[in-house]
Amino acid sequence: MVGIKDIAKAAGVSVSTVSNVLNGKKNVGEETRERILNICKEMSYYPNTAGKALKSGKSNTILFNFSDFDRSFYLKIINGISDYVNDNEFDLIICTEKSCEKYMRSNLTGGSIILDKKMKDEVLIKIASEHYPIVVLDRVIDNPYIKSVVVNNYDPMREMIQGLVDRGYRHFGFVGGPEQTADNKERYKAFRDVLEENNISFQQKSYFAGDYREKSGYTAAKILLLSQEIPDCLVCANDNMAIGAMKAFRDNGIRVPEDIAVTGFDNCDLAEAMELTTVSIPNYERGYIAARYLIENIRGKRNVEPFKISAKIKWRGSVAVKK
Amino acid sequence: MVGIKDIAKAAGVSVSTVSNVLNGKKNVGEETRERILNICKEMSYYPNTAGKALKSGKSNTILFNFSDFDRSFYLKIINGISDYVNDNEFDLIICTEKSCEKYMRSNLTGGSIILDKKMKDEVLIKIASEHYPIVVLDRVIDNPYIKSVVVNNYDPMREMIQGLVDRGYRHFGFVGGPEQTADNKERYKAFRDVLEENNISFQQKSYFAGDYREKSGYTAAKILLLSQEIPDCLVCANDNMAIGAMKAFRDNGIRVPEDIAVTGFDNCDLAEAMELTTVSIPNYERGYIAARYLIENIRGKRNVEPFKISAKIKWRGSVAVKK
DNA sequence: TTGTAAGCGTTATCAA
DNA sequence: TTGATAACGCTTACAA
Repeated sequence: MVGIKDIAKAAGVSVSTVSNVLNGKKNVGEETRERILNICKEMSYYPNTAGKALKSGKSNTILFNFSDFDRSFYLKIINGISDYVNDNEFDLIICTEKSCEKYMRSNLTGGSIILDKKMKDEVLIKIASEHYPIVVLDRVIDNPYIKSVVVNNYDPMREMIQGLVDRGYRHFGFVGGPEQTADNKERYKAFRDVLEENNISFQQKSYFAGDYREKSGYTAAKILLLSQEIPDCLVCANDNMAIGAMKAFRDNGIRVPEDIAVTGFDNCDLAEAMELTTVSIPNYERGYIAARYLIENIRGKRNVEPFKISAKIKWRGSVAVKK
Repeated sequence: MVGIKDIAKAAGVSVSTVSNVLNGKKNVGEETRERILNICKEMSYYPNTAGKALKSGKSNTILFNFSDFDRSFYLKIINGISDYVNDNEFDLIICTEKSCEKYMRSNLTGGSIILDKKMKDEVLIKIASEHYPIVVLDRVIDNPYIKSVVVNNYDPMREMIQGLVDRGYRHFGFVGGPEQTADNKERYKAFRDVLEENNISFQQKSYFAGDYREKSGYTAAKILLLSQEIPDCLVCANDNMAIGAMKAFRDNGIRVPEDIAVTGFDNCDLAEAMELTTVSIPNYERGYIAARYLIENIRGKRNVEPFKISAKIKWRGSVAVKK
């Protein structure tokens, strides 16, 4: 591996001069600088990240953490992060929960964007309290080094449920996500609030606990079909489960929306193709904004007010106007 | 940041003893080992990756590189890589082309899996020749440190085209991907070969150059619709473009497959929902296998024979039997 | 079984 | 404008 020493030797100067050139210090003669840069190119020199990180304790790399490979919209979040990071001369590395803490704790990264729920609040708070900037997605943590970027789930969910009521739906089923997650709670609360405001009753037996995966939606729908009377609308806490439910209905000869309407949340790629009514989350923007706040925080512009992103309803064929 | 020194001080031993414990060396007393491990936990010590990499020159981290955020099946490749890597006590980091060379050249990573075509062959060969193990996906590079894992495009494409001919199709259009990529070349060659074998003529005006993105398929189909006579089957070099084409047809009142059949390649999530006939690539397995070869190569079991993965045809509603 | 000390590639301080 | 040198956190001979 060619290092700074090799360059120094080839150029007939000291390592510190090479280092100064590479870091854009102005205390180097023009002629020397040129010569050194040329030699670096010729010998295809790349600064060793490990040595750099070790000595300087700083890093222009940020870390993004996620672990769920089923949700293709995560790629859009990454896309947004990547674009902002590139525009700001930072590097981006991505890792799963398994190695996340390791990379946060070594000084290879200057900050992290955390999506995976498996990274526990307490761990993040501990790391953040050592002045390590963190942005968390989809949850709120109260700490002077942690910024939260969350989607406003409540308002669009309210609006969608009210829209369903306005279209004549009265008997609802609900397929929930992992119960402890903040977004699932918000979505469910909005659902219950609107029903209550409209004096529509909801029984616990119409609630199905899922895990945000397609399979759990499929299962929920199958169970639903076993009951005496099926609701006229099945509200799902995300798209994957809604799609699973739609497949179960299709496999059992139940028509959507004639026999039962279905709604989701996320607006994933499949939602459009399957004509699923859902709430569209601006994922690219989410990633972009998260990266922006993180890099601003790394640069010392402390800002940890939770940021709420708004989402929009997409009315599609999986819901009709009930006669 | 708590380092090995702090642990040593707290335990009343030397740093080397701590290091030996952390690296599982057996030259440490049982009592000492226990005590040190406890202190590490209490003080939530994490070894500094930079220091470690710098000194040892080795790394149990591998790098995966990709840059195209439109293709959601990439997540499945990552999933396969991630699973194999976790099972083998390695770490995985992912980065885009922008910072890829940097992470390959510092000794933070022990090897790389390269997907992005923007990483040039010459660059990879140069890095590999410094004994850095590399696995490339979707291309073949002849170098003793580079393993190629490629999909067999030719055979299933042949089979699919022959299947179309057998179903009565005679007038074909073709939407190609980026012309220099090996997989596009193979797919197109299989297409032409089968037509020739069946004495079916193909004119250059029926070839449309795309870029594997949905939009280019949409555009190709729009252009196609301007011509005098449209073919009875449009073969696309990947699913995204096929889906774009299907949308263009739908938007213009052209029925699939009654007016024109469409085929793709990849079997992405949307393909199933849209009833697109396509070739299914086992992406999870691709990632898993790539990771396996990479880690074996890192461990010294040199093996650089190109590996071909086979793919299967999925006949779906976008193709009918022509009367 | 444990400790001492050198050195990995880099940056930063200070002297020349 | 340049160079010598210490230090970052860790591993590894080798000495005790």
